[in-house]
Amino acid sequence: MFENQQPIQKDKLHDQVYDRLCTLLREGEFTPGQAVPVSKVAKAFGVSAMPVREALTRLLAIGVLANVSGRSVGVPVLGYDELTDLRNVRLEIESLAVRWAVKNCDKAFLAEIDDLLGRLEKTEQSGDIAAYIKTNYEFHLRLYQQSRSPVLTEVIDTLWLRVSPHLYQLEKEDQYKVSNIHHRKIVESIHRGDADAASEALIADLSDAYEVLVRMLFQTEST
Amino acid sequence: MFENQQPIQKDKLHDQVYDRLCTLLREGEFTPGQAVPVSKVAKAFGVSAMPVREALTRLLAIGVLANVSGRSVGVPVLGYDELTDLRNVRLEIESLAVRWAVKNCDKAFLAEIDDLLGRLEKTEQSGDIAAYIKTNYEFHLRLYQQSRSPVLTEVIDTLWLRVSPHLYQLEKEDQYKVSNIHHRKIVESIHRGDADAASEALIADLSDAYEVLVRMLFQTEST
DNA sequence: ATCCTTGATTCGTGATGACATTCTTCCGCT
DNA sequence: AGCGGAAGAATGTCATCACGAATCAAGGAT
Repeated sequence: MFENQQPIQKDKLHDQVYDRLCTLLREGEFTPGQAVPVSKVAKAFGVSAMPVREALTRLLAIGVLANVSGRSVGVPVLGYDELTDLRNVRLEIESLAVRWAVKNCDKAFLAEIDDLLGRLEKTEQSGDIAAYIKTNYEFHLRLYQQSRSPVLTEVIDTLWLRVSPHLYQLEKEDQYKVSNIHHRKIVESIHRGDADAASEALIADLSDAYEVLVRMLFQTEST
Repeated sequence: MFENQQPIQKDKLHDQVYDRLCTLLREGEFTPGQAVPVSKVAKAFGVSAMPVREALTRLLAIGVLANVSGRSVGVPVLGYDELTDLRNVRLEIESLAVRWAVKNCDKAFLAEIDDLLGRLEKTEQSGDIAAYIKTNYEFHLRLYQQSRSPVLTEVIDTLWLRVSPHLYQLEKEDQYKVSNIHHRKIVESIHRGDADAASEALIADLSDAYEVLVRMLFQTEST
């Protein structure tokens, strides 16, 4: 007993700042291209500049933030090539995770994923976009965690953090309504143990969101 | 002209520290489990604690370093499960990158990869292990860069940084001699445009190294 | 009216210092 | 001799500050 206990990590200040920034990123509170100054965040969170600096450094390290203007960091503005690259990689890696998840499928997982799907459909009807975004993230994350690969899950999580600020702009569209069709297909495929169908449905889910996003971002520029 | 010019990034102090730490990691200068104190690095590099702290934070963020004892950070000691997880993910992601690279194959790439293979075989004969490790990294990196996916290349690069400190322990074995057989097979497959064969050879390359490493690390524990 | 220049402000980088926690060592107890 | 605790050293965390670079704004020149 107690051989494999990790030492308890106290929540350092910079960890809390990091988590809050991640939440804000997932909720689309950051406009791409807009600077995120240390002092503003520090003031808003009621902490000194130091832990904020550390949190921003971490987000910078995993590619979520980038230099946007000489000295300032912020969510980078993604061009068409970068968005497409992100999509291509996500398609491969996330569909891989789903295939692994189907292999590791068990009863507890099925129950949880059913519950999450139910909550997704509930939030869809209520029209609460923020809740839908949050639940959608939980749904996908739970899916990938079932791959039982911490490395893969972590990679995917950072990729999500990179696209979230941009994907959030889909809120004005009705993308989330068609998205649940794919979600249902994913869950059904998992119940049947059909890894190929599940990854197909996931790919359709990601691709649809990508299509809408690209159309929204670049339809005016091409004219 | 000059529309798409990125602002020139001066080499900040923490960037230089980060690069040097990465090099040291790839050269196996860090023993897993051993603490890497800020003050020691700062003194060794002749800088203050601040830039070192920032560099370590970045390495911590991408999972290369981890908490090893309450307060200290260092290269984490990897158990069998973690090594296997890393291998599984690397197998999938790196073979994917190679398949993409074959698709994007061009003359300049072929010339460069031929040159790198030649240098690999030269360093193999000279027995200069440090040079072999370095060239091996360049060979693989160049391979993955041809996937023309910055996201994928970056993911792979951090994965390499995570395993490098452990893989370096293979220096005492003669692993690098059989490794070049796989390298040659990879290059030949690329020349033929055979993506499947190339990824197969890459998988064999990674798997062999993994096998030797696992045997070395865990042969005594299982008795 | 537009562009350039210049001063003021903002902000990031790196340095230093105070404080709390952890690690280490050594001494005393059993 | 082995174990446990306490004092000292070492180290990470966070705050604050000095400095320089970048941004912004206002005023002057064309």
